[in-house]
Amino acid sequence: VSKAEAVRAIAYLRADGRRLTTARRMVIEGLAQTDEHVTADILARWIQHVHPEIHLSTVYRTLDSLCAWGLVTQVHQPHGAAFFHLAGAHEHVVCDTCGHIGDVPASEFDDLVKRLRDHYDFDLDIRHTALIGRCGRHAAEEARRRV
Amino acid sequence: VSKAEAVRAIAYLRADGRRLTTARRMVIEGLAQTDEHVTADILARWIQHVHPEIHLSTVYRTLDSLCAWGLVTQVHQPHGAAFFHLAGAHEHVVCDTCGHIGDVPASEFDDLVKRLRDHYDFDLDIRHTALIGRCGRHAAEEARRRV
DNA sequence: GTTCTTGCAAAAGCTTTGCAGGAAG
DNA sequence: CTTCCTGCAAAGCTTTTGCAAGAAC
Repeated sequence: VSKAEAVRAIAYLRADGRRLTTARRMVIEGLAQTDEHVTADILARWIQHVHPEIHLSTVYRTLDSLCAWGLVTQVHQPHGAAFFHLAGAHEHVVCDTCGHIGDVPASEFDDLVKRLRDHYDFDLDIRHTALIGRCGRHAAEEARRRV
Repeated sequence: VSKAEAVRAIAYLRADGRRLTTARRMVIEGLAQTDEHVTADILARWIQHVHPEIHLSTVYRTLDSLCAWGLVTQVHQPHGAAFFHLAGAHEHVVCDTCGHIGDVPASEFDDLVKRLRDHYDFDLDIRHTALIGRCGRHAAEEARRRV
């Protein structure tokens, strides 16, 4: 993720007539810099290196707004905090054992989305939730797990 | 879900050499009776009609154990409490607007599971997370949502 | 100047944990 | 009688909210 995406996101903000505040600028820059999979807490800490006055609750509120405006995507995880990233075209798979987060292109889900829409009248928003499973390294352990 | 599934789950328990306690029996029966999509809290309340001494934390611990033993599936939701059901062969889709929970046969996900395994070295456990999106009734509102 | 945001503190919601007493086998 | 499970109380963690002060336009 590059600086360019931050610039683009900020441009969108202005184009939509939103106010550009320090918190919003920092959140966007933080998401652009800290390589993607960031929780609100980590993001707040990162921002506070430079702007100690920016509160965690402000970060939450800012992330909410940016999500509502389509600039940021929130990904919920079953265990622990949600993570956020600048809106893009990939989905997430999370290893339930080690927490490793992998990226999968959105196109892999096109079939599924279409089938759910056609047969189950459901409009799947796959980006909103991380998919859980086991990465290659831990898939084997799953078999032995029922102890 | 029928009484038969409860009997089967209890039999499994004994066969595995686990102890059959009141809490475990009630949790299994509760899941078999209360028609599927139950949170720990609701389950505890249901149980407490008959056994007021059974504590919510016991219900959580019991559900944890039953999940670990493969008898129960926990489904995490982005907003609000996880729900539980006796292990079965379908997945869940949840409307982000109205909370409606729909069931989708597991077979719909076979392709996806196979592709993730083959190309991304990831062993997807689709049952562990509810898929988020919009039901037919609310899909239209999604378009107008960016305000 | 008006409206939208923020900082702070407090609370909410769901879930987990420590410990000592108690039940299951 | 030994091991595992439970009740209770308390805390944990993430997230939300009310309100008055402050910033953006």
